[in-house]
Amino acid sequence: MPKLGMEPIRRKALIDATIGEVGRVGSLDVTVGQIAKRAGMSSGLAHHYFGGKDQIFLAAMRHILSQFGAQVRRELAGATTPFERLQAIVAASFHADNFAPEVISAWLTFYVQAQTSSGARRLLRIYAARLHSNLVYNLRPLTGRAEHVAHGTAAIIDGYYLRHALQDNLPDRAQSKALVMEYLEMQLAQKAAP
Amino acid sequence: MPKLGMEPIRRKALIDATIGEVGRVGSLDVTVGQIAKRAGMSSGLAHHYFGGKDQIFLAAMRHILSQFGAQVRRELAGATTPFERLQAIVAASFHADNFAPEVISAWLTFYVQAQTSSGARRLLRIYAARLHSNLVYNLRPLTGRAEHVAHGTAAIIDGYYLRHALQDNLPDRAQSKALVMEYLEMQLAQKAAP
Amino acid sequence: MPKLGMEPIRRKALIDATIGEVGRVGSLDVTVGQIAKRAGMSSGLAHHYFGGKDQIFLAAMRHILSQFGAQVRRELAGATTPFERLQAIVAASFHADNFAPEVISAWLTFYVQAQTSSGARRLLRIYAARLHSNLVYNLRPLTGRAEHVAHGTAAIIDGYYLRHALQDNLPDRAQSKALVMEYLEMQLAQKAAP
Amino acid sequence: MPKLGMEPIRRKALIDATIGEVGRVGSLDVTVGQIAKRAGMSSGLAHHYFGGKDQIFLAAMRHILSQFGAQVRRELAGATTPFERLQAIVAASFHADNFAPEVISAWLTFYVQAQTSSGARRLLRIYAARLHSNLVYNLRPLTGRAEHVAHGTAAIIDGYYLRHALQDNLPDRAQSKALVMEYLEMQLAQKAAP
DNA sequence: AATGAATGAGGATTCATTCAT
DNA sequence: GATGAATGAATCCTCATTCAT
Repeated sequence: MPKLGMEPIRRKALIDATIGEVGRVGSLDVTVGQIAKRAGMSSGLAHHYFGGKDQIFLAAMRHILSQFGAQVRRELAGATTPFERLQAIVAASFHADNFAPEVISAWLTFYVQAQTSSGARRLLRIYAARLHSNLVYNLRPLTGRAEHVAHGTAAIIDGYYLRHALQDNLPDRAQSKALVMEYLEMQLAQKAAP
Repeated sequence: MPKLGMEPIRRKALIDATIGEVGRVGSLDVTVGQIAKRAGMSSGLAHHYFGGKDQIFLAAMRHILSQFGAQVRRELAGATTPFERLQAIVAASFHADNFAPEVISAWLTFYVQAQTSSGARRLLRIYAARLHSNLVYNLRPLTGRAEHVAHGTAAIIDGYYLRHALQDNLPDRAQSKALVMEYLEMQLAQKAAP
Repeated sequence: MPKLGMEPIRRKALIDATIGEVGRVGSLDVTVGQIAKRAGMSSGLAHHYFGGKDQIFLAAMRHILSQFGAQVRRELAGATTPFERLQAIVAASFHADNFAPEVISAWLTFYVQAQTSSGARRLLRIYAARLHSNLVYNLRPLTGRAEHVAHGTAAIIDGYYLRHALQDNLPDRAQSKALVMEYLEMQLAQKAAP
Repeated sequence: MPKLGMEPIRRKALIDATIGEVGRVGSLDVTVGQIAKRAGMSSGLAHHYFGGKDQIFLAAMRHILSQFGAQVRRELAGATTPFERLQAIVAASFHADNFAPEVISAWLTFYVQAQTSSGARRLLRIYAARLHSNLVYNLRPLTGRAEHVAHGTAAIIDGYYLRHALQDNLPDRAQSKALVMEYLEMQLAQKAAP
């Protein structure tokens, strides 16, 4: 039952299925067959649209990162002051969507993949660079150590995210966000110091 | 030419080889054959000693974690005050041994494996719990929010570690350590605050 | 935008594309998709016109053989004596068109296919029979051993052709032709002998 | 049932099976599975010993060519004069072993493969060069046109071989050999001529 | 007439694991 | 204790062919 203009629909379905399967099994040990099946098509078609397993994974990663980017933009929409914008960035990082188990799994496995695949590494770099410049831009009016604080903030965000991915009895999402904000506020309070 | 008492030597060789290979390729996509070859023996022997691939990986992970534990103990040896002990714990986390590329790779991949393998998850929990209780024990004399600060410290340590694993132009090891200490000091300075 | 009367045009395009692709890759490992693409149409249409891959190949082979037949007829046109006609036949065999790299490749692969496909074998037989009878017909006035000499001539033609297909530093086309003619002349000189 | 020192036995079995299968189906469209099955082992083992399909084919080709070389040496053993040695070379080319249907098939398919695979091409070159120098060496005492006659002889040998591979009602092996010798003799008779 | 969506069988290759020696 | 021979399942990928539109 071939239809016309299926390409975007199929690609979307495959990306969703990839994230779903990676999340389900918790690793990249997912076969193209499994993904295609979950997406409701044959494995051949998956190859037809993406060319290969790696590219399917990359597309899924790209999707996750662009989702995150959209999240950030949405949160930023309502913010006006630099500090509100920093809050918005942190809020986006701890938005519920990023903590769906399959999304956590996907992030984590993509982190690992980044060590091997140059494509994955590139994507991750872009994400990191964007986050960094976003933070620096909004920290600059508030502190003379914008770069320094941005690094720390990014690290603590990643750290909490990682712990959420791996541990159980942890502060919840809201608390983690509060802990990051606490860090930010401590750093900004330093401003007045020496 | 089978020898007697080879078991510990063989096991050690296999564990080292596992870490080496995992680090080299940057993922768990390492075959028993590769590991055995690097360890200078046949793949059959690797199975003989460990029973299977998963157990080889677990043994390697256990080794890394115990290395880290030893590191912490060594650093703690010279410390007397609680704050010195906190410093020692952080110092151990950023010790050069943990930043050998293959060790970083191994940690990261084991993190991911923890999502799949209950054995790996258990090990990671033990490490996290030990770090946590170490931190809490030494924070308690210094702050009323020991649990809180311990969580934050652990997160920021992990966060920096992760960033070292994935990015290039980053503050170096010493700087990262300083950034964690800065966090600790800020938190302890809060103590006096309301 | 389907057009009327496209059939012959499409078929021609597919046949040319087949010869082109077979020549390019140097084997029958050519996909219908590649052929169709080179012919500027979808793979579905290729099937529509020919029914299947084998038939596309057969059509291409038939084309090559008929090209060769036309070549022979053209050369024969100007010839009047039996010997001139023999010369014409040899000349056709070594005509530049047959030595285009893709044509050589195609011939060779079709030879191989003849072992498997009865259709291909049939075509090859027809070609061989026609060449043979052409030679015999013109040898008869010149020698009592027409059959014998025809076999030898055909063999030496094929032999040179094969060597052109596979080797590099060889006598060129013109020289090869001369060598065949030399053979013919030696044979005809024998006529007078005992 | 693993045994020791199986390697040469397995390799031999695989080479024989390869020639057998290629001969049976008349093309290189033979799967590693088929070959391995005919050789009485799993497909995995075939890869273990040869590394890949291409190398299996190359090994088979190398075997055929070395068989042919041995044939030539055997025939040459009893020959003393240059002419006898020429006879021996031709005899080897038309030896029954080379005309086993699967050997013919294998030769032909390897000819085609030579267009694609550099390894195959190299082997074929070596064979051709050796035949050529053998012929030239023995022609030199008998004619001033040794190179010339060697080329013609090689071509006519190949031509007859090719025709045997593809046609049915043909002079038989012995007759083909006689036809080649006839060519040689005619050429050598020229010697005296102008 | 023409497209390209879709399938699914088939094939090369890899690898953990077992086991005779 | 040690080897490496052997298996076979699993996986990615390709492609001829079909068919709705």
